[in-house]
Amino acid sequence: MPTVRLRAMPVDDTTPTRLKGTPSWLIGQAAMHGHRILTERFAAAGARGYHYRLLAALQEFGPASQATLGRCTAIDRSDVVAALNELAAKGLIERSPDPDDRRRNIITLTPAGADHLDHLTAALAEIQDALLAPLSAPEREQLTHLLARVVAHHTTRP
Amino acid sequence: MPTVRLRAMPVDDTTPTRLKGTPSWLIGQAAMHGHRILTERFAAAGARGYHYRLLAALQEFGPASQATLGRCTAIDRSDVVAALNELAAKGLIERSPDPDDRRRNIITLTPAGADHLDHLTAALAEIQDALLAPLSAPEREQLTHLLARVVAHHTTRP
DNA sequence: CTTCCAACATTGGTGAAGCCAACGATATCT
DNA sequence: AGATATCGTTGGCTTCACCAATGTTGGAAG
Repeated sequence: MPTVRLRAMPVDDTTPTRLKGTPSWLIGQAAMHGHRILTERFAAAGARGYHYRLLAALQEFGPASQATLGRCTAIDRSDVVAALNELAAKGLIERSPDPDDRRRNIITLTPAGADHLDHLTAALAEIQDALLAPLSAPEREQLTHLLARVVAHHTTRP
Repeated sequence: MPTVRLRAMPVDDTTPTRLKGTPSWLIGQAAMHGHRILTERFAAAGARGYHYRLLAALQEFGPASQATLGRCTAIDRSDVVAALNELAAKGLIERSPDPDDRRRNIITLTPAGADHLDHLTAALAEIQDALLAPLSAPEREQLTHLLARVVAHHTTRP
């Protein structure tokens, strides 16, 4: 009684069509690759995603409280604490109490922090290029514009 | 001696321009919102991302081993184990030893699993719509196409 | 002035997701 | 037969997002 071998096995590395067409899957996959590239590249510089976000905010807006930093970098207050601890341990930022409001800490970017930020900014440029390698310049701008609208739609809702 | 109040404080919810222009940030933020919507919507159906991926693969390709499932859904073998445990506990899949290769398990989609997949597929369609709400139909296709090229570039490298 | 509420920094914990190392059992190749 | 590879499983690690509780402080209402 010979058994009929029905080979219904998926060919390896074949993504189900149910998935590979959905935007949320594509965005998620693209973000995954971007995150992986960024993590590796930043790890080589002794940093991680949160660090860059915070340093960039400090460089652009100047000294700020932790709560404010958390709001404009979209990082939870509790996670801001941990990230700033790490940055402070490396001398990249300084934490000093606000004399005008003793609940707040004033976070200041140190010169070393500014240097480190420049370093990370250069790395980030390479990361963009690696991530969007197959896209031409106008295509990259197109993608950026479309994504910006999507993100704006979901962040603008108080 | 009046103190000059230098207001260098960031306006809340203002994203640093260093970030809001970079594609990796935008992709990451878009993915975050998409992931949040998907997680909430799927949680209401008692599922999570991994479950849909696995069920979809099983529905499209038929019964398969865990390693194969992991490869074509981009889920680590060890995570496949946990996710399949959860699916099996709900009777959505069945795990049986492969008689031809006793290292393998053959994972089969049960009728209940197929029903659940249909339910999740409907939910996923709503998720796409919620995520890409501000975009027109041709714009969504444009975005999908651009992302597909980016993802393909990073997944195609043996 | 007191009372009450809101904001702040901090601690601690939860969960999804991705990744890696190791192990025993089994298949396959040499 | 022995070396090598695959498979399922366990356990652990990291990033990231989020939430609850606490004590301190500011500011507004009574």
